[in-house]
Amino acid sequence: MFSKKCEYAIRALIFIAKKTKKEGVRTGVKEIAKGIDAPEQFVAKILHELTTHHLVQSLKGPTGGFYLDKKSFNTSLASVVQLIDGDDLFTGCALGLLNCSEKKPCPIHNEFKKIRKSIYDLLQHSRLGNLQEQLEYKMAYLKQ
Amino acid sequence: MFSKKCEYAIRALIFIAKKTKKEGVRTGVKEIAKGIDAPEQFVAKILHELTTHHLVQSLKGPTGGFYLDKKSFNTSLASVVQLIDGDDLFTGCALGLLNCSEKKPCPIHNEFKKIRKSIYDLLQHSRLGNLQEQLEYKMAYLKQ
DNA sequence: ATATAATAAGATATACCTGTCATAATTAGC
DNA sequence: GCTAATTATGACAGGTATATCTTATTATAT
Repeated sequence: MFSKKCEYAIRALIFIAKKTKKEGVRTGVKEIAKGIDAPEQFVAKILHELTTHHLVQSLKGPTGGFYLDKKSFNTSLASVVQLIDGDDLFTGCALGLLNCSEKKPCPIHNEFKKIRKSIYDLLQHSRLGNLQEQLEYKMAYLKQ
Repeated sequence: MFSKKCEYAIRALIFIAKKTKKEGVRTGVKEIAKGIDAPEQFVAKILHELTTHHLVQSLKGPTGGFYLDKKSFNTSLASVVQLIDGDDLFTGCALGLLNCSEKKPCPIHNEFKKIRKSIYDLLQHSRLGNLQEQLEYKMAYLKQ
């Protein structure tokens, strides 16, 4: 459904959300990569991209690292997916037709419209600040 | 959502379904590729794979080509997706966790369970013989 | 100011997906 | 049997996603 890059991005952000909220500290790439069981350098690249687009905040130097400001806690997964994977998942045709539309629908156009909408709604309502809570109370995990 | 390969497979099968049912003839790779606007050689490869797994029938030589037997008309899109892309779409974790489960769920496990189920149900109920009808009555299209 | 810890960034490697090319095998019709 | 048409098959090429390596840059603590 999502690219690896996007999966790592989401897991990293939720991890950072937990660290920021629960421990009030900034967390580095090494700790994040370990915490979500993902390749360190790749995560670094992704975090950099997220930082550039202000989905996460960073500070260099000793005691530096990544954290979330108040606004970022409210970031929806939809924003993350849209940034990393584009909005093909929300708008693209299931059968890959470029101009699939109401007027010229593919054979499963109408059915998939509903599914795409439910995916979008779910991602739109999932916000980092809320997802983090599940981690805090050990109701969910980011690695095995 | 699906790989290109899978998109082409589905479009090709629906195209063949229409040809077989409406015109009662076998149709060749060239005609299929043109009819669904996809690369010819790639489609040939895919059709061969589908033939091997009996999702479509083929005959070599002049007047040969691809067609569907009675059983194949009942093939569901779920079978096609499962064959080409595997069942990761139906069972895999949205965040890429290998052992995401009821006991150790990822933060969006429960929500995505519903979406995966609705995708599976849709694909399970979509059968080549039915989808073909939409094409016949110009209610749907396979290319632009 | 200096050392240190961390991010920033570009180059490079690897694997898989997508697509092409060339050739073989099979079948129908004459 | 011969020819033409068609699928079957394997080798290969290109691109994109994934991942790593190396070096530069920045900011903090002392």
